[in-house]
Amino acid sequence: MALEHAILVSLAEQAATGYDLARRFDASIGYFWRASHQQIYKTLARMEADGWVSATIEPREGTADKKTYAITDAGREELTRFSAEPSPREALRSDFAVKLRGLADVAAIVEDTRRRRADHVERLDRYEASAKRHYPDPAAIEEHERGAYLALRGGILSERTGIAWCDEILGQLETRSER
Amino acid sequence: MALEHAILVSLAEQAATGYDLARRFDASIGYFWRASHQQIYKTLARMEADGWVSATIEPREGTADKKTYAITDAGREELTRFSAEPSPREALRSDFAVKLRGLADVAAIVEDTRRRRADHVERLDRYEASAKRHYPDPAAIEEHERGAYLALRGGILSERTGIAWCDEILGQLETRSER
DNA sequence: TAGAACATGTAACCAGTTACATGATTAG
DNA sequence: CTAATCATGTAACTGGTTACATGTTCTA
Repeated sequence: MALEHAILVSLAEQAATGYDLARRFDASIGYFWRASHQQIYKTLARMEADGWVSATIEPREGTADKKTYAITDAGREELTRFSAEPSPREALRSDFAVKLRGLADVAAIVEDTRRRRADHVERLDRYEASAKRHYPDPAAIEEHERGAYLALRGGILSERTGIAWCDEILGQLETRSER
Repeated sequence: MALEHAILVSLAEQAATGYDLARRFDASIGYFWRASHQQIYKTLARMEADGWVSATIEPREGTADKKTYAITDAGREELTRFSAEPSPREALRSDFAVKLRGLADVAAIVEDTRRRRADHVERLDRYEASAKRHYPDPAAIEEHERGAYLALRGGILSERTGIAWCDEILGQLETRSER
């Protein structure tokens, strides 16, 4: 379970509210870990109880207090411990591959594949734009950015592969479904 | 939730016991959907209640009856319905990418990356061996095998990408951690 | 003044994991 | 005789999703 650790990584870079974190999980960190605000709030509460983060409370009238979370020393220790531990192989679960394997409705799969392809292209564009903006010269990457850069590279490689797979599928199925 | 559908795809090919399914989920179908036997038994019970599968019971003395499941017409209908529905984009969750992004312990990540690379290589070998055995001539693939072939191709492409990513990570981190 | 952005949560539910538990049959 | 394989389950827990719920502040 890495949501806690993803939050720690994020807070290690910069303290934040649950709301801020939810937005970060819609962008950079969210490239490789998705999380809803509900889950983030729940997890932050647990992490605070565990002493991994501490909240600075800004009281507000008429509505819930604003809480800005920062990583604690215990949180930093936990992050180090997590880093040293071998990471489990991702469980692969793909509705699409199941569907493809069944191949019950070629026309529907072709349509689905086109949509997926467009989605991969859109993500690839975002990742490449991000890479260009943040790391215009890959040879000049500073040590503190290297992790983020390599993670982004993983995203780029995987979106490209997604596109290639879709193209292969479409190449084999398209003509069949349209004639 | 595609476990039910993965089971339907599998049963559409061949009737099976829960145990058989668990083994299939360790092999072919398991290339893109993992499931434990506990979960398979639980799901089969629900699917039987829903009328998607029917069980032929072989009573056994002293231990639980053996149940062989077959897909029903309702199950086949459900599979068609599922096939026509757009598939949700896979939620990406990677402990490894979170760790990489944090980059708290370079030596540990290098070690982890080497392990992941070896794992990718092993899987790629299995997939390629399977492709060679089942589809020696890609030009001569029959329509009923095309889905399985394309799913396997997805596995091959993604393992290759995994290896390439690991190589890129190792290329950038290895020298740093060893000197 | 309306809608977007900021901000925080609860409750019910569901899928999946881990641990536990049993027993028969077959091959070496 | 022993280990692997065949075969089926229950129970407790955890992580994540969906639906619901509220209120403020800023900007066009």
